[in-house]
Amino acid sequence: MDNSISKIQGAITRNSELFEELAGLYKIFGDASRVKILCALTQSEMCVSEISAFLSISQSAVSHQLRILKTSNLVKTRRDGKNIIYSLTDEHIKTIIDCGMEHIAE
Amino acid sequence: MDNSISKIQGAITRNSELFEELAGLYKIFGDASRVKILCALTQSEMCVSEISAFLSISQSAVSHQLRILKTSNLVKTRRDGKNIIYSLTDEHIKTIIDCGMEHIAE
DNA sequence: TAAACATATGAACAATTGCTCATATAAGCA
DNA sequence: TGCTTATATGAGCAATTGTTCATATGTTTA
Repeated sequence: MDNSISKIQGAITRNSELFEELAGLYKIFGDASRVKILCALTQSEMCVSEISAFLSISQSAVSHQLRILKTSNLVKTRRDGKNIIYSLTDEHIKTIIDCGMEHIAE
Repeated sequence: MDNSISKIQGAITRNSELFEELAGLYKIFGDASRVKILCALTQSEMCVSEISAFLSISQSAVSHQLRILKTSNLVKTRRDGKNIIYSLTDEHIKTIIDCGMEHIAE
């Protein structure tokens, strides 16, 4: 194993946490319900019941997934009367989805 | 729900398979061992025992993960004597990793 | 304030996952 | 040909996951 590879190994070994974090991020995108929710939110902010109707996923399931997305800081909320409006925190999320879409489209 | 949103809903509903596929792709990146392997392979092709030593993951675990990566068409193989050399099928894979890295780095 | 609506959450459960261990397959070499 | 090295694979198992069901919390409105 040559010197440049040793360096990479060092980087990977030392940054094991980084890879856990990276894997953790992708794990979130690795569920069809969640990725649908995220994709829907790239188009427009929505409240829970809208998302639920929109994607034909039960309200409870949507709520559970939204909690995961919020904990991971991929979505943010604001209240509007009875409704909680969800939106993406970040333009980056759309980029990640597009990135995967491009791979699939090949 | 306005007309443009209806269109998106149509797209999401009709392309449910597409989202399954997209989620399926991200699921593969959603494991630290696999993403480490992929990241290592962005730098250089490697045989199984190299990957195993490199990442301190057992030979068996590496083999199992490589099978998943190969089935998903993210890596390809060639034989070199006793060794099977693994490499990425596609430049895209690096892009996807980078994309996630950028998000984390924020 | 009571009823209705919107959302969140805990428990339970089936399904999936990623590992280890043991072993099979396959190539190189003495 | 037998021994060693390299890789693959099946069984088994503990851990994680995503859903449903029931219910709690919080907001609006009659």
